[in-house]
Amino acid sequence: MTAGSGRVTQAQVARLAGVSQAVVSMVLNGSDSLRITPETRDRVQQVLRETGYTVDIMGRRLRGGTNQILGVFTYESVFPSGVADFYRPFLLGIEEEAEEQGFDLLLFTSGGRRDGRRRIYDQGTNRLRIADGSILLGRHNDPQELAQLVEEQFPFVFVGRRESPTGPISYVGADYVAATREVHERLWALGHRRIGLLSVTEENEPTLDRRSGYEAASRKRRRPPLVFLEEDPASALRQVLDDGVTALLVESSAMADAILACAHDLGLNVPDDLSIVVLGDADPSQQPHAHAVPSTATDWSMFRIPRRDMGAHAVRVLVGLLKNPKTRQLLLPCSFHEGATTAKPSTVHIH
Amino acid sequence: MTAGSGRVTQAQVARLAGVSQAVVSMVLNGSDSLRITPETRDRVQQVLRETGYTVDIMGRRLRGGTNQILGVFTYESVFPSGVADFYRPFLLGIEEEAEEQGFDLLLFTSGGRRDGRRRIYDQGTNRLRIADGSILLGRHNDPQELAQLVEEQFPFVFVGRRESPTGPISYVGADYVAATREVHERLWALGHRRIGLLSVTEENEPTLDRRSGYEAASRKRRRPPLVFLEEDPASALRQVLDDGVTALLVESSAMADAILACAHDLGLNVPDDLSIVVLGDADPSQQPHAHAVPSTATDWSMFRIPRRDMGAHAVRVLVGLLKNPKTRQLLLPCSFHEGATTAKPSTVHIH
DNA sequence: CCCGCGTAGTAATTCGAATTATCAGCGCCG
DNA sequence: CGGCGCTGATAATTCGAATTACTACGCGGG
Repeated sequence: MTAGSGRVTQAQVARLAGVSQAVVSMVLNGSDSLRITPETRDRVQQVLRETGYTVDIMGRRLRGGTNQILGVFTYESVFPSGVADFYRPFLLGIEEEAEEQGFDLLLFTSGGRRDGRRRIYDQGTNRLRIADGSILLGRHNDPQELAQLVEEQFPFVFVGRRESPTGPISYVGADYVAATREVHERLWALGHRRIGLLSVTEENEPTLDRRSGYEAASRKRRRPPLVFLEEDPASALRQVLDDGVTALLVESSAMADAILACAHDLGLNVPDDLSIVVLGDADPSQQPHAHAVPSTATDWSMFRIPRRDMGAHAVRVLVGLLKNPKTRQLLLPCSFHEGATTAKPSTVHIH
Repeated sequence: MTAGSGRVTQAQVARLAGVSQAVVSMVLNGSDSLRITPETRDRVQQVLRETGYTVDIMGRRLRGGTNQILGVFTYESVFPSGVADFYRPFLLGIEEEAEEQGFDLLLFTSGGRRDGRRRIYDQGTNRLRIADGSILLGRHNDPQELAQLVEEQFPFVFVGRRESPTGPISYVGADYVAATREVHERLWALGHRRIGLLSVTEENEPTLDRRSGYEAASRKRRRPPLVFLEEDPASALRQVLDDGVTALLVESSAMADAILACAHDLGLNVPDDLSIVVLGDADPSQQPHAHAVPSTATDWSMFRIPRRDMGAHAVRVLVGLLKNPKTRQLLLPCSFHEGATTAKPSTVHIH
């Protein structure tokens, strides 16, 4: 059968069958099958079976010009040891869709990190280029690296909205603007008239989007926006209450937890005295129909980020990009979860 | 810079730099660096940077070269949607060590599944060959695919002990034999003299190893082995008790839970009336210094499978294999966790 | 009788990178 | 002044599969 060297090639099969390599290739691919005598075809197939020939994917893809590999670049470890597994829900969708589309996934784990972060450009070369295209994940982003990527015209898709001054880039994000607007609408429908936003000073895209959605909703209802940027929860809560706010949108669940604790200290009841909505997910690792919320934790009213869908769509956009290199932006809707921290405003509230 | 048509080749770089393709290759590999004028080298490197050239892994591997890429093949999804995330702890170690060793990871997600399982040889192609070598994970295993891999002399390492009739294969496993023996020893030291093993009828490697460890320990103490294969927990518990067993080793935590429930129904106390040890981990996704065990769950006495270490060592063994193609088998020790389900045997026990 | 055409293949080329063989130019020695 | 050896680069080959160009053969019609 196979020689000691380990692998059977089409040429070896051809020699054994007394034909040329081209014939073996034709038999395998069925192309031009009319041109091959049934006897010849049977003889070749016989040898193919005997030798246990398998296609060497390298030769095939070398000719094809594509390697059917999508890169996945994350600024941190993909499989972190920390409790919260930030990337998993995204990767779930990415893997699923990559399988669907017939691509393998290359995780860039080589190449030294500098200052604890991975880099796209290691020693001046873009390692992502090994793959046909790449998906970028991660809260960090390096504008300079992004700019260079754009300039190189390498096909890539960001998971999460990203803007680059250099030019438009492709991304698949969550529609924070619409989601925040919807939250505002719901609170308004419940009867709230003073709805505040407790934001953060960082100016990344998600924060800007949430603020923009909030402001749009406020404008629509002809109410002045009530944006708070206080970092200390106790002081933030005081400002909020002093302002007569009855419903508060909070950026992070950590901040929401802190606010809730302060409210309890003041003898306030949530949601009766103050409704609170978290603008995002409580726990990134719980996705998406998470029912197994620990009973001790607060059942926050919030919207859910469709991480799995974002991953899947990112793959689809990237594959589309390979055929037609035209940048594409996609925002997916967030679903609202009605938790236990929203209610009608208390009518006896004094301000 | 780069043409719209995709990737830059050495030939294109060579043309731009006014040299031959061979020179570009030499500059890249640093081989025969003495033969190239510093000026020429600088000029080529300049063009390399400008064009953003990266090697085509297909071309390189076709020629027999290596790419610093390790494959990771799993029979199921790497990022499963199910609750228990079986692969994660392994992958955590794999990623960590791959990063340490400077390798990228290629997840084989392309190629359709058949009967819900992935295949190494899809449509007569071995996709693993894209990588320099590969790590195989998963409870399933297809002896025929394994045999073919061995015959191809492709470097691979299995996570978990695997035997193949074709010849020795490399693996990194957990030492179930020693771990089970140690459990027996501990129970013996506590005073137990009738120690039983509740096993399963499947005959995969881990099960065989546990049984073998149990039998070795029994032989050492000159006690007849008490192996039970009953699947129904109630009936199993009855048999065990009828046999005067005071300490029971159980294969799976699911079975252990069922046994515990039955014992409670019979008014028995665990561990006072019966000590129970689980031969493995309760929850695959909790690793390894898991302290966050839900308070409602039983604190089983058990041994922990060093999944993260197994992943890391698999990478190390594989990298070793690339340099020196000699199969290697490695078993890592399990650590024992003294839970609340073991105690001295009750002296008033009647049999 | 010979050209044309269809048949059943084979030879040659392509893909990208690495390696080996080769070659041109120069200085030096006999 | 011719040949030898060294240097620095180029031409050619290799890997495996797919595809295109080509060829040997037989047969029929003009």
